[in-house]
Amino acid sequence: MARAVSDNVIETAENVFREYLRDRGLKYTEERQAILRAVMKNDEHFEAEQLLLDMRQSGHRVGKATIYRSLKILVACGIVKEVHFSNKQVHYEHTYGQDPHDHMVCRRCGRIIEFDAAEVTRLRTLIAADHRFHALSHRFSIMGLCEACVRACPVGLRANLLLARRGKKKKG
Amino acid sequence: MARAVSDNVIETAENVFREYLRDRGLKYTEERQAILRAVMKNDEHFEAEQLLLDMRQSGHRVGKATIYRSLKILVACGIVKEVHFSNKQVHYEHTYGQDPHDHMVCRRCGRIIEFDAAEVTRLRTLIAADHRFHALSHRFSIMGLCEACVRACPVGLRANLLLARRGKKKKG
DNA sequence: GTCAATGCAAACATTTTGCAACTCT
DNA sequence: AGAGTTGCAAAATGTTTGCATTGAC
Repeated sequence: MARAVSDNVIETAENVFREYLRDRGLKYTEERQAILRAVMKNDEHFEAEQLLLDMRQSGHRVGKATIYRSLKILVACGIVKEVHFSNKQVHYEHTYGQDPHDHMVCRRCGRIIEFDAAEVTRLRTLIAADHRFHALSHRFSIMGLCEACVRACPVGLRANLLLARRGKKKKG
Repeated sequence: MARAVSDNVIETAENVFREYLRDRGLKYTEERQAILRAVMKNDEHFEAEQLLLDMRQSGHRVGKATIYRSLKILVACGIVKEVHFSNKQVHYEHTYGQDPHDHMVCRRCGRIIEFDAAEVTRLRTLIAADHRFHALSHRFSIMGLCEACVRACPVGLRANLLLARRGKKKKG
């Protein structure tokens, strides 16, 4: 996962962000600064809701809408990246000064493992060229079982991980 | 995109589906059959809502919930695959008897281009092995500009495609 | 002072669920 | 007959938007 970074790096990111905003006539508000800092200190993949709770817990008064609006800007200016693990909410991670990576997701325990994206990026360029496509970015995740879960999970049972669970009924 | 397939293939898919259901004590209802057929005849990526409308237009009386419930089963039994282009709804495509492929998405015109997934699959296995991960599947999409849009889109403007659009205001 | 940003609540869009009626097997 | 299935409407999510107020420059 993205690593929490030194104050030094945070400061640089703040400068990038401030400039990005200034260049567009947008304002460097306290909220935006606080959100950027919270994001940079986060060493995990997070979701908007979680970020909101974390910030409130540490004493910031921010609205949910501001979180969403600010994340969008941070994504646009390249400090934050969206990652798509689940089919539900978008997850985010800060990427400022971090090596490009993609993720493996364990279907059983949900563990996330990062790996270097260099090979994938190389491959994407080749594929794109073959199709006269101009690649700008990619999304890549590998789904499967992490080492621990392979051990814990007898071969015969693994297939079930691929199957939809039937809805469990519950009565009032 | 997935291709509409011959009646022959549809029939085989129906058999697979029927068996899948029988094996689990589930029922092969008219609705499920109709949905399977509609899906197999679809040569595009589609969303749940669209499938619902299409089916109703061609005279089937199905509920939205049934569409969602059935798609889930079809995904589980491997006839249908979820694809994730947008950040909103899930898209689906039938994969029965089709070659594994992934997608390139043009950021400008939304065009979807498919490409063979073999290389990606090979790479994913290597990467997984490096991390003692047991890969079962992957999600891969390349984002960028298709040939036509590269031409239509002067270099200087391309960067803007990466930026968030500011919200346009509209009044009553 | 001006224009953008904020928080809130309401609006939205997509997907899921509870339930009574119904239908495969 | 009985367990699973359906459609509907309501609920649940996750995200966006309208608006009056506040705040940065």
